[in-house]
Amino acid sequence: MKQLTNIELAHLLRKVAAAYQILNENRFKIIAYDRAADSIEHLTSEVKDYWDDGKLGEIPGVGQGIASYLDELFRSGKVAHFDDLMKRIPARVFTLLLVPGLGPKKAYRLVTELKLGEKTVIADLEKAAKAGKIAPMEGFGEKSEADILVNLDTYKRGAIKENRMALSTADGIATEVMAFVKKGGAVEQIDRLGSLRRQVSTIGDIDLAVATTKPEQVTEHFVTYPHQKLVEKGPGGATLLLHNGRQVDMRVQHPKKYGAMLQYFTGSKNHNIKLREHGLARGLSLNEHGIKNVKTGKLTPYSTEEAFYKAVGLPWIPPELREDRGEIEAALNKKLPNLPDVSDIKGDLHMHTSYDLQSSHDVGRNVLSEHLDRAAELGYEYIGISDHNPSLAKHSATEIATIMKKRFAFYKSEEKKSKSGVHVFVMCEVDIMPDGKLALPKEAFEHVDAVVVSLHSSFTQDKKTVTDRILTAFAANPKVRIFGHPTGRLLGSREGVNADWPEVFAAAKKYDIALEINSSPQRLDLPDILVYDAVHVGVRFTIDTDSHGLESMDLMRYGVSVARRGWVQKGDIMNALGYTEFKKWLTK
DNA sequence: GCCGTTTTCGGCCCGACTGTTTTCAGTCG
Repeated sequence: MKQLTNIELAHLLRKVAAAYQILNENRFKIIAYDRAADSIEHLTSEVKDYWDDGKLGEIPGVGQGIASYLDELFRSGKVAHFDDLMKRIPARVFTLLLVPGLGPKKAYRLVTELKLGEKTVIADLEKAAKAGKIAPMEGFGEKSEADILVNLDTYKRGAIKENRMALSTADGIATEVMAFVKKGGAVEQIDRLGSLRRQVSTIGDIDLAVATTKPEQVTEHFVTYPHQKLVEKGPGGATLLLHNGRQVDMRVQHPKKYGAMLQYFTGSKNHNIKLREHGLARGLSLNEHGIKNVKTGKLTPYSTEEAFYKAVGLPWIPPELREDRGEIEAALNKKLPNLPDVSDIKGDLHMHTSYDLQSSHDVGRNVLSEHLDRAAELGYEYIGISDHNPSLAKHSATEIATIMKKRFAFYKSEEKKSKSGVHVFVMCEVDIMPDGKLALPKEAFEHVDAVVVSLHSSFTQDKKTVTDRILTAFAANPKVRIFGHPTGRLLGSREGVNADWPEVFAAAKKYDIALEINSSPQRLDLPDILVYDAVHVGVRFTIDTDSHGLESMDLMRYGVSVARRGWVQKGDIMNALGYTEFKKWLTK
């Protein structure tokens, strides 16, 4: 049997939830299946691995019932109960669920009452809407019929496919819009909301919040920001579709109630659910306007998030942690991590200069002295230059050693000449070849202080092969100190490798190799959820920019955001160490 | 169906919006 991925399992459980909804099952049962699906989708290990270890019950939201169905699935390839269920719901109902505005109940009624065809369900629905057959149906109407046509169009354009932008892109747009909004006056405070405030690696819409006593004035000014379409405007704010196709939603709120709104719209959904459960257990009902005492019905507004969290007996929780990964429990036990700040970073170990190392990969655009001056401006004590290794195809091992020796001498003399006061580590980013061997001959290692090893090819190897490959590389040479952009993912264009991460983390710990958190907005690799797993088994990190030009040196903050989302503390970050301590670690 | 600092039974997040309603159901975030 083809092994089911977590995404496929989540999809299956969501289908079960939808089927139950159509069949008017207990709504909490439906929620339970949806929650289990959500939980499985966000796991960093395969559900199959939990099953192998007999630990299905450890997955949050998976209890005895769902665990026994999953067990049946892994044993026999199917679940009799689910199959029975699916027999009662035509498959085309699930297709319609992809149309915005259609949930299980409406989809089911449309399919059955209009007798929509299995293969032609979308076309049939469109035909029915155009023929005016939907409006007379009970619970539907003229508006519903028109909406369905609009939403079908959205569906067909594929607009509901994930179309998320890089965090840095969203950040840039937000900064610009926020400056514009401030110029309009009456802004007491302005903040990012949602995934942007939580610094998620990819962002859908840009959400902003403004505290003001003059909401109309702020909104009227906001809607004069250059746009292609005013999507919505009301007393609570407005939404604009910008010329770049991105949507910006701005909400306005009175300063007295601002804290509750900021908390509510920062999310995440799962964090808020957990927080509201926590509040309810204390007789407090939380919403976007404030906190209601369940007994008295009295609603108290909060001007700040700090006061809002305090009211439910918790310290303020940094937005990056609000993903329901144990942050509420940690807050209760006063065990919240002390998150790092970009100012804690004392050096950048992964940069490429324009020095021609005769590599098959790309070189940088600036010379070392420029990097050193910029590093001094950023307050760094040291940098590491990790140019790509010379091409193996074009040179013999001896030639490569010579090339590397010459470079080492050049960089060292440049370091001496520089007035920046910043120290240089002469490093190298070495390819991990498909068999795990390093693409730098042994004799060349004499001419580097340390190396970063990275995957740049064969990203689709199977789990065992790629895991062995990484472990082989770790053991190849004691100068291997950093594992660069570990998964190799490129956001929106390439999946990372499918390694056995717990095994990789154990090996990193064993060899004291730091995992890189690559700050490049297209990478943000190691991904935050894997950082979270790694940090909890004691792995340490470097946060680097992988700069190929000076301007990228400013992107360090995005790597720090990933670290914060992964619960990393300053002590877990090697390049938060001062020069002497760091050198001791790097060159030991 | 899940789960435990009120609970192994009896709860389960909250509100906005929409359309069709005359008190609510479905969908969404």
